Amino acid sequence: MNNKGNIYEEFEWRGLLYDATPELKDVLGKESVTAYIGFDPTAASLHVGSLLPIMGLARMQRYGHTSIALVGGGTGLIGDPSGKTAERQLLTKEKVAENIEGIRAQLSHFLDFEREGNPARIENNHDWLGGLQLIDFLRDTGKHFTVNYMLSKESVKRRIESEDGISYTEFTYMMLQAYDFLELNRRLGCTLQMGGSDQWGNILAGTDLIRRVNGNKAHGLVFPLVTNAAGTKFGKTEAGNVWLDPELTSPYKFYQFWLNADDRDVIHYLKAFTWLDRESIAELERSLEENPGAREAHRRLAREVTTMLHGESALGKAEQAAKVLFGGSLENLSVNDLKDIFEDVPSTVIPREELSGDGMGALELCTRIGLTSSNGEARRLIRQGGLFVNNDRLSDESGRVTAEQGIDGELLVLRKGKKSYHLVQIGQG
RNA sequence: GGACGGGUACCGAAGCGGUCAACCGGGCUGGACUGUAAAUCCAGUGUCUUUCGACUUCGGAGGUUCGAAUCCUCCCCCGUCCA
Repeated sequence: MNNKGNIYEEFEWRGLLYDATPELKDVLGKESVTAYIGFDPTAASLHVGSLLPIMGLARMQRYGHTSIALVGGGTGLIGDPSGKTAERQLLTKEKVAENIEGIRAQLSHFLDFEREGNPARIENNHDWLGGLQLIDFLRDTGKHFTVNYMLSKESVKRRIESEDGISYTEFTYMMLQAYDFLELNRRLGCTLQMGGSDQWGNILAGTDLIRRVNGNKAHGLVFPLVTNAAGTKFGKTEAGNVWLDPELTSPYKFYQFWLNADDRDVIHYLKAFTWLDRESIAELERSLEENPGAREAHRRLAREVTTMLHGESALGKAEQAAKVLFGGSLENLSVNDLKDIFEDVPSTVIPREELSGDGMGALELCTRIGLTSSNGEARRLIRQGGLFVNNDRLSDESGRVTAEQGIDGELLVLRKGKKSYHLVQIGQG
């Protein structure tokens, strides 16, 4: 069953072990356990930050353990105070239900629900929290929590000290999460909860509750917060969050996100987010050291993660697009190729007659399609040499763009700076 | 309820009757160098036109003044302290 050794050690060398309950290592070495991680349905899609816990579950499964992804249909209605400095806005029930569906679909890319012997499961805590009676809950669960205990938890303490305080609702969150663990323990024999390091307090509340209620031993393991060397928040780019949903973050952008990782972070990301083994990673590390310009490690990271989430064909497109976009010439490409490559790029249709004759002023065009937000900004851009039409720099601010410049008379590729593209389709009409 | 302090552009923070579209830092956007990296350097960062200039901004509404972000009145919000 445990044919690959102890997953605890695997987590350790991958840098995924932030903290764990003391007996966990032994337990994982001896038996196969059932583990769960909770996912918060605050948005319709998970983002790259969630990839770490998701991979955690997936790794457990590969090591022969049983993984459960819990979507917080019940707790999502309450809001977790962990890591938050202010009270959260409550989501509507409909919104939560919708978000759960989105998340469920994404999880299925990583977990194997058909796997022989230890199929993964998705549970929704609304199933047991939804019908819970307050009186019963207070007698059976609340009785096991002293307020003193809850007040001593970091997430609560911080909020107690803050000016705005913490609502009773959020204060209760910890109990509900502990109750989830208890339910999963009862129903499915789940004895391990994993999560981000901010979940440590809530997880321990769960193991404590299980011990008190039915005397079982349960464990916890938390992953470190993913950091990046630049000191900004992981998973954020200029354009905002990097989502797992291809509608929100296209495979191309997703690929680029990884490719653009800081040198100092790549190896660490390879360990955390891919399945590559020690030797492969060591090799990439060597390559990074000897020939950083080749960026083999980055490329591999982007490939691995993109394929895992979006599949081979999406990867192929992302790579092809990258080649064209950063390779230089658009010359030998047909309109159809371009449309394909620029699939995710914003695009605007401009009627042909507006571009006929001496065409449209470049300033006006940039602002019209939203590449710049004002003519002044467009002017600055051009002055500083940041505007490209079909990959040729346009440096005259009084320059004009005409239909004749269109590739096959149909398509203009505008670029702002190095990475920001916008298509203009020359429309009939 | 009382006493102070404060609300300035994306954020922080100067300015305290004209020379203020408003110092400075961060962020952000371009450029150079590179490896689609980091660091560094340069430029830019209200709108319209760019040469001058015009217009709209400094919590809100009024007022004083030739002229206000800067003074006065009222109102709203925030912080600290006393009740």
